[in-house]
Amino acid sequence: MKLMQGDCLERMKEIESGSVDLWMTSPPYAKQRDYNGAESWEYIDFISPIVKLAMEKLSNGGSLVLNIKEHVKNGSRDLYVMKMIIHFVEVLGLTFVDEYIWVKTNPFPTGAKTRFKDGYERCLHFTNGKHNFYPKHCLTKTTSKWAESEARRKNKGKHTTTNGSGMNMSKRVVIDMVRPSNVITGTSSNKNIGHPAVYPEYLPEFFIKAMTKDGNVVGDMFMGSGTTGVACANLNRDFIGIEKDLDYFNIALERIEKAQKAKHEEFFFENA
Amino acid sequence: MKLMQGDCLERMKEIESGSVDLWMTSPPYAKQRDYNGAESWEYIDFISPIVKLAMEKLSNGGSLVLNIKEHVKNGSRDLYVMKMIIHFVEVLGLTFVDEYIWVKTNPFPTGAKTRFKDGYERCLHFTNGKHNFYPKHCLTKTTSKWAESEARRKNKGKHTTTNGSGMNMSKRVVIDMVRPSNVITGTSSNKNIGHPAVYPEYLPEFFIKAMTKDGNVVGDMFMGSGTTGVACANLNRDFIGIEKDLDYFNIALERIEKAQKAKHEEFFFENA
DNA sequence: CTGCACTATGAATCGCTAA
DNA sequence: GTTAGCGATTCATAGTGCA
Repeated sequence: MKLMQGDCLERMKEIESGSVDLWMTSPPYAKQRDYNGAESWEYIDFISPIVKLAMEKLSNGGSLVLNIKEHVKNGSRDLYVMKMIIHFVEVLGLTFVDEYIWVKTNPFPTGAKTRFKDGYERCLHFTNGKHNFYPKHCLTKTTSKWAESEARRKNKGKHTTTNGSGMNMSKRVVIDMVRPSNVITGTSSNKNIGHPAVYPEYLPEFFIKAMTKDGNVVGDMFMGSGTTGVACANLNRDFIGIEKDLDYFNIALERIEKAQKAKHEEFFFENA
Repeated sequence: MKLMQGDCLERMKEIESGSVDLWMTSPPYAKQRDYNGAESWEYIDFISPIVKLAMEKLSNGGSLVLNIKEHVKNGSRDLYVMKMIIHFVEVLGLTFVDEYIWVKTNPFPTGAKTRFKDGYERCLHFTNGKHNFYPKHCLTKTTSKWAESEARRKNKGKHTTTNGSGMNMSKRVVIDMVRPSNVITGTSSNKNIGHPAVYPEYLPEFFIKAMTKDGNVVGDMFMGSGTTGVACANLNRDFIGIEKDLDYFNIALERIEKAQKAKHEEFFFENA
């Protein structure tokens, strides 16, 4: 664990090239409320050098995941996030692996007369060309009754199902733990921990599990209140966090230390 | 109801300007399957004149909703959908109201070694500047116990909740039906009705309810097997459908007539 | 220890009015 | 014109306290 206070563009230079296995961060969105954000028309100029440098620090097979969502301006969703993605691919030469959707079960209510509540945010996954991927770290229990009933049929030697496209499914391995999709669902954080833009722990946890293994190094150059670091402590990953604001830095330090201590206590308890 | 067989760019010319209240369609995706598919780099050239003409046929307050999802090419999500959105806004001058996410509860499993299942598609909402919007057509039952306890508090004159941004919630009408978000969840269609790209009926129904009222005109210039028309029959909206392929056209004709007949029978039954 | 009451709050959006 | 400020509208969830 290494926490650095200061401007991320400066402090990232101190990180050894090829040493970070995953950058997992939620950069400041363009001009939201009154905290630290570039205007949307200058956002690419703000974020590009940071992402460029981050990609240089990535290990072979490393990934960058950005949690972001554009706001509404004059009745229209802003286009700066899409422009940023195109810029990363066509100018910086990154590979845009996928866009994951974080669906919030408790979006902020709105009385807007022209639109519904905004119920999701984007998680954008970039690499330098290829990436380590561990889907088995992320298996979830199936919600379908198919696997369940099929398992029963198989026990009776009646495993002969074909699917709707006429494919023979008889050789398919029946499991109740299946690979998740690129949609992650859960509650939005509503805890006040001194930072206006926290994401819930399960969000970085999902990507850390999918893209790294035990002992790997995860970085967050916009650490904020340190949620990515807390997730790393829980998952036994090493963490490098950078935060400019001293108040947020101290909050992050405290939260991550607490999570590490809890993890150690759990370790000693389990091995007592 | 008006079904036209032929090229949409030609047949759309016959439609009276300002007469369509909602275009709801799922255009052929770039380089998907092998029907009518433009390469992604020429997709904007293919779709732009169609969208431009469609916007001219729109009534004052009308909307255009496109259901689309980009594919993976060389390990990277294609950028043509984002480029298309930017083109529509910055070249055609459309208003990009919002991107709705259709989350599939049963995404097609994948054996891809570098990614998870693709569990969602986009629904892109464009207008000529402003649009009719009827959120009350779309209210859903609340999943929380909040409304219940809040109603009790209100009876005691203690309805004093404020929200996190310091806004006064005390005048809020407490109801158990609430506004949905821009995330629509449901199963992917698995009915094989002779067309490779069907969307489930609840998808057009959601947008038809949100953006039109009884008796309004809904159009679909890529009618396919006619799901939009079926939704219109169910919801008492007038429908204009265009389809090039004669086989699909006939399937659509049959499905829509059947839906209309069922609706009429329901009508006569209810009024017997 | 469970249940209910009550409080706090999260990256919100729109329209009007005043400067 | 243009922007800045303020009011109106709108849920779901977690935490605390008390019976």
